[in-house]
Amino acid sequence: MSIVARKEKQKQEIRSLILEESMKLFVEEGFSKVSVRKIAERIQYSPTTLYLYFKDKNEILFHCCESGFKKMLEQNIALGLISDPIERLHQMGVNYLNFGLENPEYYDLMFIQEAPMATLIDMGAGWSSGDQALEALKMIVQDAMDKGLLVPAKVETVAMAVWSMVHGLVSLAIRQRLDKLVPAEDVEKTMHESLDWLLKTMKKV
Amino acid sequence: MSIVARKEKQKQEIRSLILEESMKLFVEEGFSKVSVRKIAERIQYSPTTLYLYFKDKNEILFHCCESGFKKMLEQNIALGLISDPIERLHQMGVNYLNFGLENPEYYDLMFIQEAPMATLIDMGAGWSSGDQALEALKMIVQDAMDKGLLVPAKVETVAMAVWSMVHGLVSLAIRQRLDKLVPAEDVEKTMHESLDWLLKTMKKV
DNA sequence: TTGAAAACTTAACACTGTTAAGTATATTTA
DNA sequence: TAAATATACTTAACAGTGTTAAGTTTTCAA
Repeated sequence: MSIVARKEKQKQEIRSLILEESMKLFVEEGFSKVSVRKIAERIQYSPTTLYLYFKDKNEILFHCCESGFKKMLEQNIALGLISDPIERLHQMGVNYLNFGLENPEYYDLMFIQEAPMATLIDMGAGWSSGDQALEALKMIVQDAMDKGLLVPAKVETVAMAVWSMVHGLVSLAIRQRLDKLVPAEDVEKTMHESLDWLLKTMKKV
Repeated sequence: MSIVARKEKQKQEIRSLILEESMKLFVEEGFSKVSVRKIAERIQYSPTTLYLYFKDKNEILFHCCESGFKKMLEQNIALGLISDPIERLHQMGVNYLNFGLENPEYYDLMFIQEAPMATLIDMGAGWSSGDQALEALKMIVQDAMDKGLLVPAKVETVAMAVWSMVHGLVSLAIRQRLDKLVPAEDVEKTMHESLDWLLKTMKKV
């Protein structure tokens, strides 16, 4: 039994190797310039070997995406320490902006690219880590409302609004659309100002 | 002179033909599934002929993008009739959401895809129609502040926040991320609720 | 030691964007 | 009007893509 377990472990190691090197390449060369052959060369296997471990390229993307969520989650650990819900929501937003700006390739996979989500859908699988983050968001909003810090409204509506704004900020920034609104060097600063503005505005007076 | 003019006109007609059929294909089959060869087949020319009219595929995308802005602009013509700035901003948002949901392939090119913007940048060209729309947005926000309908803040900050939210809503919806927050059949409704919420919230009491 | 199962590779298919070279078709010049 | 030139377009090819079927090597159990 231990022998079959060892083999299974070896298989998992190769799987991880593929994912690690794939993600490194995505970050280094940009998502669209990475081919199956390039990944294969990196790990010193034939290109077709990847297909023994993953159904297709999209499935590789999908799993890289999952590791992106782990990365993001780590950033949010310290969040629990903040007791004021509005303050917590604010910091969550700041983390979101920072994550997106510091890891544009991860962000691309997680929230912009079509492929990983398509895989997820026809795998019938869940968006485990993504769902988790959204639940956290909803809970904070709910908490803030319960404590009378926000004007009462449907939780989903407010959560969607907040998420959409931070996603909008990051994705427009990544795709260089925000330089059309303010000079490139002011983009990051103004993004944070916009987030500040939202939270100040939504806070019940 | 008229003969050289006629030839010029013919050239422009072929250019337009390429753009029209390209966009039709993008809408029909989805942006990523359209190849230069497919476009060429549609217009009954050899694939290489397209390269006599456009530098590369990205330039075709870029010009399709421009026609998307025209389409969007048309939707906003009636906006001038609304005198209340907040109401006008609201309707502008509604138009934005509708445009995105009704023309996802156009939206993709205009605001999500990397390629058209990259072309624009290394052409040194401007984002003419895009800039125009952003100017309109800034002016409305400025107007609302001047009339005391909004809490004073930097115009760019508020404009960025508003644009980011509507873009976030549309792009998350197009990429099927919003079904993770509410059931698919409620997405469109909740998007509008989020927009309503933002405008109600930002309106000075 | 043999036979089967697992892990991996080679070769190929049908695509992709793009370019260099060649061919008709018009237009201009002698 | 005939030859030379410029314009418009095509053929063939390159180097790349994701992916699959078939073949090979390695590993392990009987």
